[in-house]
Amino acid sequence: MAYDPRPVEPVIYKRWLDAGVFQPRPDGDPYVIVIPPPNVTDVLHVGHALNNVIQDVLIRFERMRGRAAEWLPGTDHAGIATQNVVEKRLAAEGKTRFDLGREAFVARTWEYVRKTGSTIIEQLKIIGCSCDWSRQRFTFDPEYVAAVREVFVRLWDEGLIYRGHRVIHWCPHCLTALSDEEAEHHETQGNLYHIKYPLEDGSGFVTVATTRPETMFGDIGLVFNPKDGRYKSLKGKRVKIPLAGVAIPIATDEAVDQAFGTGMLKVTPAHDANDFDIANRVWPKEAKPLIMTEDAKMAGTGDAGRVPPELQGLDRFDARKKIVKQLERDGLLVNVEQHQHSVRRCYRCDTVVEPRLSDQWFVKMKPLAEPVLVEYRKGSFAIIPERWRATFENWMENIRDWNISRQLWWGHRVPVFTCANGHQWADREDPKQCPTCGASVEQDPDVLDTWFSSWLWPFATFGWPHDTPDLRRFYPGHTLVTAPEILFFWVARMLMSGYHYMGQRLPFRTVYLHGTVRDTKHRKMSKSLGNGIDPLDVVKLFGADALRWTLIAGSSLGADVMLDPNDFETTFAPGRNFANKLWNIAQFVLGQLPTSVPAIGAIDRRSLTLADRWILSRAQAVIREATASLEQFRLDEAAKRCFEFVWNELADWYVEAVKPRLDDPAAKGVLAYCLDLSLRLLHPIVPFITEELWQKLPGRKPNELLVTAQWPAPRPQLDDPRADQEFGRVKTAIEHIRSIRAEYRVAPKTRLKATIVARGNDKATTFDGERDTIVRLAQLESLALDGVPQGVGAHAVFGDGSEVVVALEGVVDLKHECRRLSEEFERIDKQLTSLAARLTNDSFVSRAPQEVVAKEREKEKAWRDQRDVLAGKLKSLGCS
RNA sequence: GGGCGAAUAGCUCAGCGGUUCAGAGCGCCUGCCUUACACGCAGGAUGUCGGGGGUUCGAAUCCCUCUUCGCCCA
Repeated sequence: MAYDPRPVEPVIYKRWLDAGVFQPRPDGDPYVIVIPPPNVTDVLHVGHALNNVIQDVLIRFERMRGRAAEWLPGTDHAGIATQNVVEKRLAAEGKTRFDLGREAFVARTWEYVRKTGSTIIEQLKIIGCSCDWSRQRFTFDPEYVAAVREVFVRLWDEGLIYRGHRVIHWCPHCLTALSDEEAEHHETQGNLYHIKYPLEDGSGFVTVATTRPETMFGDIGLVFNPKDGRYKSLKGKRVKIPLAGVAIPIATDEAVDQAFGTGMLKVTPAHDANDFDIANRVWPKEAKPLIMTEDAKMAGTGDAGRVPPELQGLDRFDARKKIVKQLERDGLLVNVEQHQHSVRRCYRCDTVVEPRLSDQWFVKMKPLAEPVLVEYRKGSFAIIPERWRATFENWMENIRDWNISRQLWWGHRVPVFTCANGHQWADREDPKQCPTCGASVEQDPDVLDTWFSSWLWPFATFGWPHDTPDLRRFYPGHTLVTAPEILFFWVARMLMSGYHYMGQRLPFRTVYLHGTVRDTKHRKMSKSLGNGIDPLDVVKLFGADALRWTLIAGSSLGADVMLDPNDFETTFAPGRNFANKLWNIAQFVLGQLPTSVPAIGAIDRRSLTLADRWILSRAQAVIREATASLEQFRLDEAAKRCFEFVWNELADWYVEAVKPRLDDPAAKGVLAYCLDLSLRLLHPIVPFITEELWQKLPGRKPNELLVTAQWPAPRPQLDDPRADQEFGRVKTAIEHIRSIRAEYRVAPKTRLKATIVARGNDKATTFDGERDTIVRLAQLESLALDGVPQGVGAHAVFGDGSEVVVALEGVVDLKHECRRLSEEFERIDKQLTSLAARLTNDSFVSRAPQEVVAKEREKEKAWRDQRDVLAGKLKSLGCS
């Protein structure tokens, strides 16, 4: 019967919740993960699923290892994203936020957040996340708001916050400034327009190349490189801005790249950050005209004198088209060149960002970044995979000041106050009047960048700035699991704030950057492309465990995960199939177990068969290997190793071998031990099915749960290399016989006689102990282990010369058998030749490590035996 | 323009100096309803490990270079 996860999973999750096992145990070393808080408006997508399942595996692993596991969940108020969502809903009612006014808009947003904010949290529960829900936080909780304000005031007092007048990234749709990180680069096929600027004295033209002709009304001059001989005579002359007629000077500046365009650069200081710098060097006193409105329309007032009336009010891109037409009409457009360049877009709404001169609050980042970089180089924390080192160091070394003000309404309000007499300060409280002069005060209208609150997440969530028990216990944390996209946005900044405010203690020891979920065309899954996978659909079809299995087993450290949104069956079958296998093997084992079975330590070793000793030895290996893989964050390796144990070792061989001995208490004990062990090892990855099955194991106490059960420890006394080896030979014998059966198309029900001739390292006793196993699994009538095989048969030769012969009177085709054996002979002979060549090569024997040479020698002996046996066979069969 | 990474079976990926190491899952082929499992069992086929050069006794594995693709930063 197939496993159906649907009735199982919700019941199990509720049981965990009721037992309160997701809260950290009161004793024990803490192990802390803080969740990357999803946006409060988010619904779970498969990227979240990957991120959170990885965290869940780690936290469940450490919980079972006895640590006080604290996985702190929560959500982020997500300034721009949330404001956009609410504005969109308002737009559906035909309203804008300005119709409501600030206060009502914020109230409306709160209402929305209260209603829908727990959506993603509930979804995390469905996929099995074992977060400590009792400590769930929101970046807009009152305590959190206070922490954000505290940090701002302290930075202000330390002189690390300043008002900057410069060109920033402006989103004309969101109507706010963005940080460098929030304005993402996109390679774009654009045009480079070559435009003639007429010289004021009528003596000709200067050609300037630009990608944004509409900015020319903001030009305050042209510059060329002083080394550029082409334009020497033009220095000091003036040109007129086309279509506007405003005269501007020509000067020189070192920063101009002679090779770009015509080598003559138009300087638009209010709409280009580079131009702003140049202007400050060349014409420091010149005004910097803004020629666009906040929503990126050509300005109609203010500096409008420069924008021709027919262009005023036009959107920047429409204006560009119209300007190009007009230039063409006037003979001022030299040519238009195709031009590949990088255009920045808003990371929340994808609108092309308009560089814009404005006043914003900035944080000086160098003093915060430098010590963290030092710590990184000392190894105080690690970023894995290690290849991110260069990227991280490069960003930290060249860190730029952080624009933290946003012209939004949904966010932490900037706590800067200005009085009527111009006194300005940052305040923890809302002051009624100026503390200096008593005048009335006004608060800065802007809010803070969302990341200015989330960068405090590892300690503000535990009560900072108060010295709380939680803060003392859970800071610093241990592992941060996130996507590389927010390495700079969030991770780097958390490291800085943690170091700065928590007494030079970094917030975590390991940053684990996982991959991105992509579709079969390697495109990132996204709503707009419609190539996403809803994890909840997967859960409905195959269960959370299957989803988790696919995500964990399918992604090696830091690598992207490819999933096919159009073929759930293929994509998630491995997880479903494995769950089913686990379920069925457990059904079988549980069916054999009485209410109590002997503990593994209580079984007399002498009552164990070779198969018993073999599986117990394999069990020790899987414990060690799975544990080591999890410790190294190789979750996929752990998953695959457990899979291999359960399916290929336990189910395929041990269970089959043990079937006739099911009334043997030792066998029951071994089965129970192996099943229990498998469930424990797999629990972090597939928690639901393992808990469900574990509950059915005999000897369970009423309130005992796998989620808090102990992680298995290896029992060295069960290691048995000899059993590994010997049972390996038994398996090989069975495989050889099965192979022969298939090759000669022997009907499955037909029972055959076989003989094994043990040679080399094998002893007949090896096979004798598992004689019944061989007979059953190879469908034999009888198995002889002594003497010489009789009659016509098919042959197979083991690696070191042992031999199995299957009697196939009347079936075996001598020619066929000769071909089989001589192919095998050729293969071995060829390998032996190259091996012999190596061993007679002086430089190999003298330079290669002794162990390697010794191993090769041994191999040579075994292969030689194997070859000789094959040669003898060929001879005796009369093959030519 | 600078940096990082990837290129291995039809697909998704492991392996990252020692040659029964060319692997796994899915897919494919041939048999099987063998009383836990057809979401299964048994047996198979499939790759000059992107091209070229080099280091080494030995290279899918290290170095250089080229090609293609992806990511980050300017």
